Amino acid sequence: MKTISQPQNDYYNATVLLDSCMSSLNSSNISKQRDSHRVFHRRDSLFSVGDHFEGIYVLRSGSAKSFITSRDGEEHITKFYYPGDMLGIDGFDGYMHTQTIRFLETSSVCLIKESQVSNLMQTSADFRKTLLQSMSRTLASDSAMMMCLSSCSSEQKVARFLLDLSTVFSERNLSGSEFMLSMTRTDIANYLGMAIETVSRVFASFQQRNIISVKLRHLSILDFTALNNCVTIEICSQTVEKSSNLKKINQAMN
Amino acid sequence: MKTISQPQNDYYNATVLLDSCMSSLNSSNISKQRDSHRVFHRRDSLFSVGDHFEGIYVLRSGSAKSFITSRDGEEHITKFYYPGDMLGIDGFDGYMHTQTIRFLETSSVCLIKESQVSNLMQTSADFRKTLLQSMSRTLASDSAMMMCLSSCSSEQKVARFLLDLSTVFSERNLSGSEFMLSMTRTDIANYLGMAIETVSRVFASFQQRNIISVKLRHLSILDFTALNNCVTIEICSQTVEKSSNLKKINQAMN
DNA sequence: CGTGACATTGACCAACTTCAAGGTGCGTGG
DNA sequence: CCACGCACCTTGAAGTTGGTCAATGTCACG
Repeated sequence: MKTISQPQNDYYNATVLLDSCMSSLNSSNISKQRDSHRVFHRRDSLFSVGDHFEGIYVLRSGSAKSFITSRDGEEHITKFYYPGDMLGIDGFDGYMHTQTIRFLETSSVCLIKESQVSNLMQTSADFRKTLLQSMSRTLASDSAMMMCLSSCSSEQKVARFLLDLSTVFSERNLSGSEFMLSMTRTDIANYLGMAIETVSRVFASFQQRNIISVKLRHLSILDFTALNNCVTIEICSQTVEKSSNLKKINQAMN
Repeated sequence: MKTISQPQNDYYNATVLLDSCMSSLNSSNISKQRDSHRVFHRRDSLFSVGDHFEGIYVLRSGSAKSFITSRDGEEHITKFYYPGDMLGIDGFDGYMHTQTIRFLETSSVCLIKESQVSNLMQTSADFRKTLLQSMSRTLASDSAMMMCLSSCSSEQKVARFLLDLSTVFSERNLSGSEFMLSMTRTDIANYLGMAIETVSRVFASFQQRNIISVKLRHLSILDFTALNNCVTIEICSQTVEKSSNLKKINQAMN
């Protein structure tokens, strides 16, 4: 149980990104690299809105969330992070962070200092490519998220969320069908733009339909096909078919 | 009327970004610069999902929208663009575009070829800074948009949208209180994740309350304070105060 | 064993969508 | 220049989804 509960801890994901960073760092300055590793705990912040941009961080283990704060002090989670992800790329505008990064569990990060970033951008085509790629990819996933937020039903949102998580873990050579949710229901609800009760209800509904099995933070996906259908077609709530049939009947009668 | 109807046409916005691009381009290769200018018309696409990444475009005049396409063919508008904006920064991941850019009116763009982008990233600290800044800024505005989509009421969404547009035009030395909407109601609804009818109703409501004046594409903001209040506090629909009073009364009675 | 944080469940209601019908403005072709 | 058609926009009525409120349940930790 303990191994599953923190599957991403102490796991070092050798993504292209990290490889590139590391090899570049190794060749340029191997001693600095070690200094820049740091460990954080649940609820710790890596940086907060308005903090000066120190550089880019790569998440080595654990997980984190980023959120922005509205004028009236409300927080909104914009993304969850897993090992291999880059943290802090929001800081290039005015060398100030617009988001806060907070850890969801014990985690470690590796800092690539701003000066190093600058150097690498000049000297390493690989690094340049990797950084721009990472930012482009984030832009793309933001767009997908916006689409989801604005046009998906609650069930579709949750289904997408679970499938995305599954992909995250698969890509990191962990089980994509059984994993721990390192975030609370409140976090999920906030991220997906719905009420916490609705998250709970959708989980319950999926579970009842044998699509998932969920007990607090522990989640298993039992039926990927159903989840996928849920995202693409609108068969989530079975009422849809019924109601569209009803409409046809009504039309036929009038 | 005609001058107002296309305020951004033939207008060259000398933003930091464009300055930097242009000066760099001038110094490197002045002849290519002229070649790379191109004019498009309403409904033309600059590039589509899956197209090969040719480079970064700077919008010189006109306006455009970007949208992504979901698996089931539905489109979702992710952003509107105005003179000085960079187009195509979604293409660094795999040198392929994940979005389509389509013009809303006659517009012209200037291309910075991929090879030039690469060169400039190495040689020009200004360009590097400008590009990363632009991407970071886009990330920040995406986050704000997600927050808006997930937690704002319809009225708040429209209020934000209008205030954002107002800022866009002000920054370009155009009137921030009277401008043309170059997008259709359908586009607005799609962008804000609401039904076109709701957009219409909110416009009608704002107009009735003397907050805006809107006739088809022509829009005037009459009361910025009201719009701002709408975004921050929840005074949009006046029912809120009443209902919270009711709650207090109910609580007092029980 | 008690406390607090987190999660679930049910009942009710409001905001928003959907459906349907009609209005407005613009361009094109007669 | 008018009239037709089309695209776009508006408005009202009815129906749903999902939010809010309130109560209860469960787990972890001291």
